Amino acid sequence: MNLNEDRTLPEVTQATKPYHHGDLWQALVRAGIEILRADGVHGLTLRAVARRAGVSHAAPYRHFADKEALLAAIAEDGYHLLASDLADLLAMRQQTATDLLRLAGHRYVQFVLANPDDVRVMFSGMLVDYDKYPDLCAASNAAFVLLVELITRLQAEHAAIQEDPYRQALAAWSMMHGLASLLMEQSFPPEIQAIMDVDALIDYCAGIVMRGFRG
Amino acid sequence: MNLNEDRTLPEVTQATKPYHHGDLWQALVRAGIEILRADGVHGLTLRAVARRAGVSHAAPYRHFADKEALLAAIAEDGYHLLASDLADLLAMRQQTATDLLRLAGHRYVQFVLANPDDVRVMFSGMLVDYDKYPDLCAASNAAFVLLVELITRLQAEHAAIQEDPYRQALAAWSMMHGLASLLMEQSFPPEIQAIMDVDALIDYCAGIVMRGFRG
DNA sequence: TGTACATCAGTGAACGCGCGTTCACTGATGTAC
DNA sequence: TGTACATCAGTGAACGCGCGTTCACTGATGTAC
Repeated sequence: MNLNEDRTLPEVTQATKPYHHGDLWQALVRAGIEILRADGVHGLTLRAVARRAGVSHAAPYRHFADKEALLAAIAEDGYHLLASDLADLLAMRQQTATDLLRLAGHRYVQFVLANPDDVRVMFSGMLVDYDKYPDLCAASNAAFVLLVELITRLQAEHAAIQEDPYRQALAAWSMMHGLASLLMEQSFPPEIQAIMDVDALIDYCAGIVMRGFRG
Repeated sequence: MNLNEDRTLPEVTQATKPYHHGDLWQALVRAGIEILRADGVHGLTLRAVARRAGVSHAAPYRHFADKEALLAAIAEDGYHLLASDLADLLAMRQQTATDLLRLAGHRYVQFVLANPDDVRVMFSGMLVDYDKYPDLCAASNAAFVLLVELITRLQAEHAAIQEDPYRQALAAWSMMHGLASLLMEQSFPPEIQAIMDVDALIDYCAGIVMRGFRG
């Protein structure tokens, strides 16, 4: 599965629509993601999600305790995407870990820039209280574990000094997350952002991190 | 002025309260910041701000076009704080630029952790559309310029290679912003976050950036 | 195989909510003469 | 110095809004006998 894969569902026409949906849970999550990408966080209301899934606005309550629970499911989906993307990278055995880490950075930042509102749902403590959703934490951790594995491989290739790989993972993630966030929210001065080559900047930051790992 | 300075105003009692406020603009911004710190973004409604400033809920419209304009003013205040804090650092001439940059990192992250909702207002594109508030952009840029000056000094001390200081500033900010954001939203795996020494982690990340700057 | 019944998914009307915002107003202030 | 008037800050009642959520319901499904 790829971070930029298109996963829209075929719309259910009025004629084919049965009383029982079959997999409304999934459909609601998908509908939520689609609304997020089309209209952003502000457009993401439970009623809009139900509408898009072709179901009454009370139906989601059969599957989610409240709106936050749906947001949590959407965020969880985002982490699964990140994780499976990282897993794909790790499966590319012919590449050096250095190249893979750089590539992971590019994909991460580009995912954030392409789907800013997914990321807001995932990373904004305003919207979802992680403590209430252990599955969400697990999904997040699963992605992190893969990053740690990548770092471990970097160490095995002697491209990073042998030290706590978790710490290195935190630093690498911080760098790319900060870069992605500041780009996404256009926090950099506009005249700089205007002339900036995003890919070159990602490479530059990845380079700094990797030089830092070499001790 | 310090990043952690207490700036609460003395409350205006009913007896002393005149019909005209004097400086309601400022009072509303202060009230907004106080609410932000006490109740978070969710508690920050125009009506609550007016209430706290001791004024009718329609009064703010004499000074702000709408709620977003107040948020923009609050965000702007945040950047002024960051900028004056950086300016203080730059005035400490007896310290090396290396130490100053490390110190700036610590202060930045600690400000974010101490005032998460200030930061959400400043950096969440969900809340304020920067394009509509040139003063806000200017305040943000002013802080960034000071960071660039710090980087330039780092180069002068040969602690960083001579290259585009803006790029280095973007990278340094990204690292610290990412670290601060992920810590603030508790995005790191809980069992790691639990045993983590935040200050040591900030030092570690600052070290990586600075090693990266040395080429 | 057929019937009775429990179970559960989805419906649609209804509610309450506090919010942002508007509006006609009133009170205070300052300035021109 | 005193008066008339324009200006502007703050008031309080009112509105509309779409939202999240609840509830009594109905339709479909599967299982026990």
